Amino acid sequence: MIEEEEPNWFTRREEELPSPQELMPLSQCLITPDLALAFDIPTPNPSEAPGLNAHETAANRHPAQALLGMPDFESPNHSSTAGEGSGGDELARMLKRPRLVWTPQLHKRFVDAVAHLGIKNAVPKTIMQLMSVDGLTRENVASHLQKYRLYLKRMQGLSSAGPPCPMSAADAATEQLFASTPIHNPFLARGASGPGQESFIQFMAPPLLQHHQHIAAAAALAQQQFYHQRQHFGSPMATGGGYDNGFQTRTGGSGLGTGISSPLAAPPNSYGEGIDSGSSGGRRVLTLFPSSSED
DNA sequence: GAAATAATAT
DNA sequence: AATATTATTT
Repeated sequence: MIEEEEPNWFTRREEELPSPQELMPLSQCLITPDLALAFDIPTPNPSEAPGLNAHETAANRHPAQALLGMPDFESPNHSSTAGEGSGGDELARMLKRPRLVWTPQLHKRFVDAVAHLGIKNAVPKTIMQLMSVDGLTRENVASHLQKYRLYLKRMQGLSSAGPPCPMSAADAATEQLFASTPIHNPFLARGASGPGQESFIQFMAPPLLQHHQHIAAAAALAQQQFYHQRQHFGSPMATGGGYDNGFQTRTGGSGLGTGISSPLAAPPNSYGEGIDSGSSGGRRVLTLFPSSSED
């Protein structure tokens, strides 16, 4: 009886991966309403069944890129006098993909992926593939992974360290996201190889599992009282009735995707566009708040 | 050359 | 502080 069977890793992956239900409802709308409207591309209208199949082919990875071929916009001569300063900026911002906001749910997917992949295979590209979040780039994951690793390191160092808990503001903030993350049984993924993959996360597992979201919730509440927290964790469906979807699993369809098609309900406002400071610092951020995600 | 990681910039 | 972007390494 060998429990160490080593089938194709993806076969095993499917077993260990979060249940289909977890994966299915995930959807991510990467295209902001402004962007869509600005370029007159079919936007996921709330009242209209989302033609997800329609634009998820070309314009999902990088909306702006698809639009670059648009012959319609050019010669941005808005204000002849020193207009390039302002007008160009606006367009420039649109061409730039908005900053990705790592919501707890998105982060959970990230952690799940890392956990299932194991340290060895937990590299940006692989993680990204496993997460299967449409629009998520390797750079996005790499950046997040970097921070995540730093977080883990800090945890390890502080675990053994005797002194009190000189937690800096930075740590406190990152913990909001990382420590509160619904980590289950983090790192026991096996790579394709034998030994040499253990250790590392094993250390941080116990302490993290203990904390969980209790403190996180409490802390979040506490902070809300004192500061106005910008991250809207709350459920967006508090008032109306309908609930939004979560993310959208990438439909690469090149075989690896196993054909997970989840043309679920429409994404009315699965994105949140946050404009900061109104005029000067109009930063478009992509905020995805899933709803039907387990916690 | 692509991808990963480290370093730096916004 | 949180991500992005660039630089360096693999």
